[in-house]
Amino acid sequence: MDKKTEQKKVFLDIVQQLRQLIKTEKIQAGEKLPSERVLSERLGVGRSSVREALRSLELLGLIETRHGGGTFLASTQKHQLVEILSMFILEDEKSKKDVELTRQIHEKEAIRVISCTETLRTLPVWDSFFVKLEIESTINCRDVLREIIITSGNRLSLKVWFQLAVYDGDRLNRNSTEEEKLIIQTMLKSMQLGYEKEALTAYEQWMKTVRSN
Amino acid sequence: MDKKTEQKKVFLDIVQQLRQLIKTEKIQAGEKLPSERVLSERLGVGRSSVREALRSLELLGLIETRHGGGTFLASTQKHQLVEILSMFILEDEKSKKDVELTRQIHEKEAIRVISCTETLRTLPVWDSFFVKLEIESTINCRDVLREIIITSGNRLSLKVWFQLAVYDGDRLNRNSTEEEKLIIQTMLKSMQLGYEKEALTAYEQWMKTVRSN
DNA sequence: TGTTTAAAAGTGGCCAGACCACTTTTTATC
DNA sequence: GATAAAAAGTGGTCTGGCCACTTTTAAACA
Repeated sequence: MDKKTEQKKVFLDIVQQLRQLIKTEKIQAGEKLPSERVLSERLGVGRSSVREALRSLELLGLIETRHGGGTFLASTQKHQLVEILSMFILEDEKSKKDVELTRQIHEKEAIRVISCTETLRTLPVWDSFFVKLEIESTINCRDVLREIIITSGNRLSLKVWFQLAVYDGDRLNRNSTEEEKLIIQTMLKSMQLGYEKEALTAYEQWMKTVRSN
Repeated sequence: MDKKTEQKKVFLDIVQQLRQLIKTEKIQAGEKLPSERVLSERLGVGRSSVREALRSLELLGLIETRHGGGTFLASTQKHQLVEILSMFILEDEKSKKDVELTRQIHEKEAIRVISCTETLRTLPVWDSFFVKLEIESTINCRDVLREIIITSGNRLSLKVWFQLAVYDGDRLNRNSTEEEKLIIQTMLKSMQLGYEKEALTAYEQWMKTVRSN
């Protein structure tokens, strides 16, 4: 009948029950989960089975454990989707490309949304980037993209993007080159003015230079 | 020194070593891994630690275990990373609107990609939809969208989409109305001819009717 | 010899208990 | 009230056991 209790493997069942537990007890990110021994008793299973479930979630970055301290629900930013992906799956070029493309799907959509929304494209934050570029003459690429995604207002999209951005971390989390600086300025300016097409063209150009580096 | 051996937790270390093992011994998808007891001995750790690592990889769908049979390397198609993560990420996502928008981001991009790619937009599968629409006069909405995402060729995007589609499954997994039928036909036709803009316009129109239902 | 059947070995699933290292809480002392 | 020591709590790991299931091997049979 019940799919939950139909599970063959105890540890998979525990993963489900933990999810349920987090939901019903409204455990927030950073908060503590019951100890392994307590879970073992409450769920009526052996501690080793509880550990198998917890370790699985830990590998994903869904929970954090502190030796002697306890087990804690991790913040969304710490999920390790791409970390694990790259470890086992991203060996082939096709998968790497897919991650990059998927990330860019979200970035492009955010640019579209902002360009088309008066209240978003006229936000003072964009000007602050120009100021920063004038003063320091450079800017962190990842910061620009993140701000764009955040501003677009889709929190789920942001979460997905965060995960994917980890993979390209090295390529994105760095200061812009002289060449990029101009492109980024063009992109932001176009976006501010609501020129969607131009902003996207500049974006594509930017990503092209990123790839070539 | 070595990051691999610097690992604090044995089970994480084992995950790494398993990856190494698979690589060096060239274990292909579907092939058998050493037994838990053998791994335990070879790696010089307890069996419970080996199990914690194996169960972690099993949750991700990276390996498959058969009771009494052994542990096998899973095929690339079966990875469940996105599924598991979405289970936790989507759970605390308050806004259903975000889920819908994010799903549509992937759909729109797929339409763009197909429209711009000769080999994709001329695929016979699109004609088959027209045939089906003529014969049965209706079609499953979800099937159309799924085919579009699949055809776009981004496997990761497909996985993300699939998870998101589960959430408004009821609204999508149904037969098209008379009104929708025309819109879908327009959309597909535009796509086939490479008219990206028209295809997207039709798509937006379609989603509008979906929302109003 | 070839087939079928039964035993044995191999393997994952799960549990109980133990010990260690580390952290948090409590208690005793100053 | 502050500090230090003891106790309790908690994760980290290992050992060994038993069960259920699968695969292999050996035995019996035709």
